[in-house]
Formats: sequence, structure tokens, C-alpha cells
Amino acid sequence: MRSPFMKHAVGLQNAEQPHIARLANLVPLAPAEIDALVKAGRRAISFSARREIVHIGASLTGPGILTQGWAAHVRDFRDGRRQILHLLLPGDMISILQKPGAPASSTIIALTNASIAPAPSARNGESGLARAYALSADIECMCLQRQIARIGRLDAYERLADLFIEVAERLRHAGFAAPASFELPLTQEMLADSLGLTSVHVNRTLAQMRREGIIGDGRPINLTHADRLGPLVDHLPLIPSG
Amino acid sequence: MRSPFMKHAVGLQNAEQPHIARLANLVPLAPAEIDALVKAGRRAISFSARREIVHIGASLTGPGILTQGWAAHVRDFRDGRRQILHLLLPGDMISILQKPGAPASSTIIALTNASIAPAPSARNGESGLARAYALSADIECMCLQRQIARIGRLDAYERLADLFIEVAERLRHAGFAAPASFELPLTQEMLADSLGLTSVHVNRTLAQMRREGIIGDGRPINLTHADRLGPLVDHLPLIPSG
DNA sequence: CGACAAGTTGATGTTACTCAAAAGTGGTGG
DNA sequence: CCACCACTTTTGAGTAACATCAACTTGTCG
Repeated sequence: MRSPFMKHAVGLQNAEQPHIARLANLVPLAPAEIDALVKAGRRAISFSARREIVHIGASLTGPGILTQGWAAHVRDFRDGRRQILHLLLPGDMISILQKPGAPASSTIIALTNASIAPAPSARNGESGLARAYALSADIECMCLQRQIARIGRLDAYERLADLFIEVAERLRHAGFAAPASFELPLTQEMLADSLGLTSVHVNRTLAQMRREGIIGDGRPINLTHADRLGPLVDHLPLIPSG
Repeated sequence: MRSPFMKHAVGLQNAEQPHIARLANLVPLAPAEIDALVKAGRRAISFSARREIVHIGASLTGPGILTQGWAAHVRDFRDGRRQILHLLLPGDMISILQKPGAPASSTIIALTNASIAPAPSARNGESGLARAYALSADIECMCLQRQIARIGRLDAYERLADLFIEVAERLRHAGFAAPASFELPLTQEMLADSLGLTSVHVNRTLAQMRREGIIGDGRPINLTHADRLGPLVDHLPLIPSG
């Protein structure tokens, strides 16, 4: 059996092939499309943690799919400051907002060991894949906007909470059963670079969440009660239409 | 003469029809395309300052063009906090990152009196208009990323400086001759909402710039020496390819 | 003139940063 | 197995940047 994916009422769940689960959860895909995704997954390239995947300004060959691991769009300043612009989770599309051939608008690095596959081309604009890619682009755009609101107007505690809520929702869409509990394979410094804080301050804020029972002891960071975060932050769902 | 636009070595300059200047500066347009833009301009709808143009979640009819005035994507929190996600300058495209029919990813408001025209459709994917729209989308995406880095890692002075540099560059692309000097029709509160600061702090920081001769006295805010800002901030050009 | 929005200024409070050091963690080679 | 190293986390003390609160000024428009 080539495509061991089953459609449930709640959607696909398969942490082995998060990209397939994520896209198929966005739009029903034809068997041939799922097959194309399976084949693409076999052509994935591996990157070790911290390695640069795309350098800003490099000519983009075309969209990709993050089949394993975490990555991030990042902006490095000459004086050493760094800001993570956008987190890429397992199953996410890469360079979906830009046209092939365009210069990359930002550097992309692997945050953990990661694998990237070329995205199967979607000839027909009305195909399931094409619509799934378009929705992926919409979602990435919303994440960027949410990131701006998060950094611009939330305090440290709220920033962490809002990020956790977003990650929980995105992981759920990628087929990771993560109702209220999941692990975050990011260092506190990566969190700080994403949230516009210092790692010291992230550490203290996480300690407070640990005291409150929202995250567990030990590493990696373990969200045990992400469900308690909802009321704390005025957040918007990532996908309004469900 | 229907289309009084002339192509110079430096590009089109026409503050009356900034959208035509901006798009034609991005990509050479055919006379028929310029004509379509002229015609679209006549069908523009006016919005008075502070009025809502698009409400978050509303179904988008299709891309638009801001033919006059300034606007902004904005996120309002229930408790009154507000964050401007993205500034829209005269000549900018609206809703170019999203597909028609999709729910608007954020509210859009007019910051000054403004006019919005429907964007002429670009049938052929290789037409000048289609390429200009694609480039507009790329630029908007880069602005969002830059906004994240700005708010996340720059201090108040740097945030203002970086925003001024970006606005200067974007105004120049829209055909406003603005080498080092231009006016900013935004209140200090709007600036604060864009930069993740309070209006009081923006006021004090602007006062410092005024003492340093970077901005002039009087209102609206008058950038007299935007050229002095370059060395102060580690910024990236908006359009790498020139 | 009066009302309202925007800008200015001062005093005070708080969040988050900086600097510094110690302790925990995981991997490597002897 | 242990010593060693690099990386990460943790904690404390002092500081700087920015927020908050409040009053006052300026400009604009009916």
C-alpha cells in the first residue's frame, strides 16, 4: 500500500508525512496528487540544525515543502542582532509567497535537523494542489501579520502564549494530534529571536509559566496545558473558514 | 493627450497618478495597459480619513489600487491596543497577497482621505501588468518582513529612522521625487501604532530628530534630511534587483 | 468663542535589557 | 568511565528604555 493515509472526520493525522497531512487537511486531494507528494517526499534533501537553507537574495528555484523538522525565516543584522521573521513547522510550504526565479526575500535556516522536498508543480489552477498551495500562502501571510501584532503590542508573557497558541494550531493542521499538549524543539534563544526578547527574559517568563503549570519540567519545552492559554490572549484563528 | 506620462531615465514621475507611475516603474507597461490604469483611476471610490475600507474577514472582491492618500492594514485588540501591520502609500496595491473571494486577513483603514480603484485584471500571466502585480506582492511581503525585524530588534530611534527610509524609497518608486526630503501625513499616534510604541515616546524621539536637523519644524512631519538616516540603520533595500 | 484633536512636557513606574557567574546537559575522545 | 568542551539554562543585581499618568499648549474648524 503506497499511500497509507486515511481521512477521518477530524482530518488526516500522520506525523510521518506531515506535509501530506497538512495539505490534505486544507483541501481534499486526488489520489494522484497524494502520490505526487509521496514521491516528492522521497526526493527530500536533509539539512542539519543551524545550517542555512536559503541565503537572502539567492535566486529561488521554486517552492519547497518542509517534510521534517523546523526551520525559520531570519533577518541577521551586522551587529549580531537577529530576528526570526517566521517559523516553519513540519509540513509547511517554503517560498510559497514568492515567484520562482525571484531573489529570496530573507534567509532561511534549519532550527532542527530538517528535510526539504521540492513541491510538486500544480499545473491546473483549479486542482486540489493549486488550491492547497494558495491557502498555504494565505496562511503564511496571516502568520506574518500576527507576528507583527504579537511583537508590536503584546508583553513578554502574552507573546509566548500567543506563539504557543499559533504553533498548537499549526501542528494540529499538520496532523500532529496536539489538542492541548505538545513539545517545542526550540531553544530559549530561538524563542527570544522570534519574539523580539532576550533569552534571559524568555527564561524568566517560561519559569513563571512552569510555576503556573502551563508547561512541564524538563527539556525540550513541553506544553502540558496549552488549552489554558486561550483566555489569556486576544488571538485570531489562523484559518477563519475552519 | 490621454496619457500624459513620460518615461525618463530615472523612471516615471507623476504625483497625480502615483499608481501608474509606480507600476510602470516596476515593469515597462504597454500603452493599452497604461490606458486601463487611467480608466480604472476614474472609477476610484473615495474614503475619508479614519474610515474603514475593508473589515477583517470580509470577502475580498479582488485587488485594488490606492490611487490617492494613505491607508493601513491594522489589527485592533479588544482592550483598545492597536497595531498597524502595514502602511499603504499612494499608488500601492491592495489585497494583492490574497486571492479574490478569500476572507480579508486584516482590517484596512484610511489614514488620510483616500481613493481606491479596482485593479485592471491581468489576463495574460506574462503581461506587464501581471508582472507588476507579482512584483507588488513581493514588495508587500518584504515590507511585512522588514516590519517584523524593525519592531522586534530596533530601538525607538532606529524604528523611526528605518520606517522613514522605507517610506522614502517607496515614495520614490511611486514617482514622488523624494531624494532626501518629503512630508509624512501621519499623526504621531499612527506612527506609534505602526512602530509598537506609545505616541508620547514617538513625540520625544521626533523631538530629538528635530534637534538633530533630520526633520523640520511644523506639521505635518517634514523629513528634511532623510539622507542622513542611512548610516544609522542597518537596512536592506526593498527591491534587490534595482 | 468653544470644542476637539493633536502635540508637548514633566514626573513617576515598570518592563525588559545588560552584565556576570554558576549550574546543568550532551557529546567526544582518552 | 571520566575529563573535557561547547552549548544551554538558570539566577542575581543593577540599569536603561519605554510606558503611564496627567496637565498644559497649540492648532483647526464650526
